[in-house]
Amino acid sequence: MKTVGRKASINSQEIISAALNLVGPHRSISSLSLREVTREAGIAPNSFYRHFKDVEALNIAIIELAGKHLRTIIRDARTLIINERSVVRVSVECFFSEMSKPGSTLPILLREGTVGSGDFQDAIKKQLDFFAHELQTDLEKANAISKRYQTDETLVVAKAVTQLVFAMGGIALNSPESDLKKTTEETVLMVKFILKGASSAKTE
Amino acid sequence: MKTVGRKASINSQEIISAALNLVGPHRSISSLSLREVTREAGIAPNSFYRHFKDVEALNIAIIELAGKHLRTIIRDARTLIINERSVVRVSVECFFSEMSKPGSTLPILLREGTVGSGDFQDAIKKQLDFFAHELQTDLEKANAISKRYQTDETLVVAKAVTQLVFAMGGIALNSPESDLKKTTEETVLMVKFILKGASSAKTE
DNA sequence: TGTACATCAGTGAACGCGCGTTCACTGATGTAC
DNA sequence: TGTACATCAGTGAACGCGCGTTCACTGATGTAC
Repeated sequence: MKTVGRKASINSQEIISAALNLVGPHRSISSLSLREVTREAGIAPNSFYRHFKDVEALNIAIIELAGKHLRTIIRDARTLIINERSVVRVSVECFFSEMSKPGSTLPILLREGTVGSGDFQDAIKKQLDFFAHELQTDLEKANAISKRYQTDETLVVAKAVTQLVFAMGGIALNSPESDLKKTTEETVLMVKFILKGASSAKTE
Repeated sequence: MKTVGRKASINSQEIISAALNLVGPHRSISSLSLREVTREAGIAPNSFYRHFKDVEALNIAIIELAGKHLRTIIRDARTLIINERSVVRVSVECFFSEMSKPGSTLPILLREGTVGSGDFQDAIKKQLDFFAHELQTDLEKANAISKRYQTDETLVVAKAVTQLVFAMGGIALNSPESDLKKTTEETVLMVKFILKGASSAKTE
């Protein structure tokens, strides 16, 4: 695997970092221009094409990075959970606190779902579906221990929780940080309602 | 109220209509350019300024129009409800079918929440809050008849339902129309879970 | 009724700007001999 | 080791484009007398 030719002075990872520097509360990735990104990265505009096919490709790479981030959070949350009483509380708090850390890529997933087109939207949808699927797995494990939910309903429950947590996360991002705690509590309550409602519905 | 000077050949309402013609599944209002809108409206770009201060002002006017639309839907749904068994089903179905009609302004509220900045986001938030507040009122009326929810929880319940319905609505908009029925059913179920969960939690 | 006038919606032309993309280049690097 | 060469990341300059905004204008309309 020897390289030939001039050594790369910048790689696509660094371009991604530059793009991430630019997104913020009121700036979505899909609104970044190629020239802005290259300016931030310290390269000439046309150098961009050495690393990505076009801006769309960069956006999708970023979404997938955020997806990876999401996966590690879920994994961490799960290891935390095994020793805890309230699964919901721990998970939601973990999600919200991780999301609020400066430099977190999670906000991107929460904010960009409705913009952009085609491949980009698909990439986001994929990440949400992954989250919901993981949740469904957890619910079914719980179900195996003590039957709580109708088997054909676990996916709907998982989807509901996913949508709600992401929506509330989006709200928290647009609110002053002082509301974070309150929004977290509300979300915990909401998720508990859903789980409670789904499990009590079964016994009817 | 006599007018003086040249008669207007176009009014701001027609400019709004032109803008609405341009938004679609993959086009958000906030991404419309002034020149696109005036082209669609059949006027010169600079004529725009006779009617709106700037593009932001147009966007906000559109959001408020969509808000009005939302209000009439809620009113209609309520009159339907009084004779119906399943409040949740009727409301959700009403919302989803209204949203799917061609030319509906509701999709705008579902799609634009996370983009744009400042005044624009505030305008959207206002509409969502209105929806949640209406819902809370309904819940409290129900509570007055038969005590189901903790009084301090009705707002959280209303918010949860609002976020969920809007999120699922957004999903339905990005899905093929053949999934509409399925998504509607899922949403009905989700909302029932929340209400059930909230009311059973009270009895604990 | 006729005429001079004020109002003001709409316009044509122009501005400077940032954009995405292309082209032929340069020059650092590793390879072959 | 030295030299000629192929590779290829990064570049400077230029392109044509659509954008928001401005300016001085035009000409239809209603008003005053």
